[in-house]
Amino acid sequence: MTDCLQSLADFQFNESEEKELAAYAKAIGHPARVRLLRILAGRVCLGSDLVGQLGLAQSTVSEHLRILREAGLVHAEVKHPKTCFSLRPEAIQRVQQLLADIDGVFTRSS
Amino acid sequence: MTDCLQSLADFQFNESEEKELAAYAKAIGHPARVRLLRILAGRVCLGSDLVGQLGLAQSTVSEHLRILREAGLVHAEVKHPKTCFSLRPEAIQRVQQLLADIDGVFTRSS
DNA sequence: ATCGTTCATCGTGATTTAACGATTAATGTG
DNA sequence: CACATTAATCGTTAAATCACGATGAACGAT
Repeated sequence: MTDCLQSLADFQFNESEEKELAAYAKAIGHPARVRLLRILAGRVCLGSDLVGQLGLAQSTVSEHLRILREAGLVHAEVKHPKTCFSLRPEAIQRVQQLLADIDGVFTRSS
Repeated sequence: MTDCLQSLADFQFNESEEKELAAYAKAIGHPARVRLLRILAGRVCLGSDLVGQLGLAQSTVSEHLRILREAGLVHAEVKHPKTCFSLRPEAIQRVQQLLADIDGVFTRSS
């Protein structure tokens, strides 16, 4: 039938993992949020000094942080009126693992 | 000033890398596109058998493939009237590297 | 030359996202 | 108590995304 196609019948898709990776990637998929992650990788905790580093309105940065938090990539510890943000490295590592499942075939054979 | 904040003055941001990772992640950030990547990880080449695997309209799948192609995650070789799609593992590896730059601090010290 | 297959593209709605200013809630300080 | 600070939330607008059907282009085969 198809000339360059290997057997497709045996493909097992894992819907929950697909959604998981997609959700992580979607949260990472904005330059401002990548910058937030990179800042938080070096420093353990932050207030809204983050606002100054992004050149965006406070409400916008807060929204980006909310997205990262809801995705599980960032942790927030509230100490009114301040909030300390930190990276959740387990989450990044989980993303790396999910990506490794994709290209594992290639990395192993090269 | 801030109680849980390490020095932020020395943070060096790399805008082009931030955009690069964000663009990759944005492309990956949809369950249908994750599934496409996972299918293409095992099989080298495909026609629109992919349509059957996703339960979406042909035009929708074509659109998802375009996004993956433009992000550099997938390669398409046209053999009229068919097109063979394949994963570009270098791209996935590049994403993994960019992620490693983020949590590298943690993985090294744990 | 006509038809069938395969895939990209177009046009269109519905939904989501991004960004902002303004407001509000919650605290510590004068 | 009044006030300043911090960060979340609200309301709004503009833009992007997702999905679809319909159409179009490019070929091979009849």
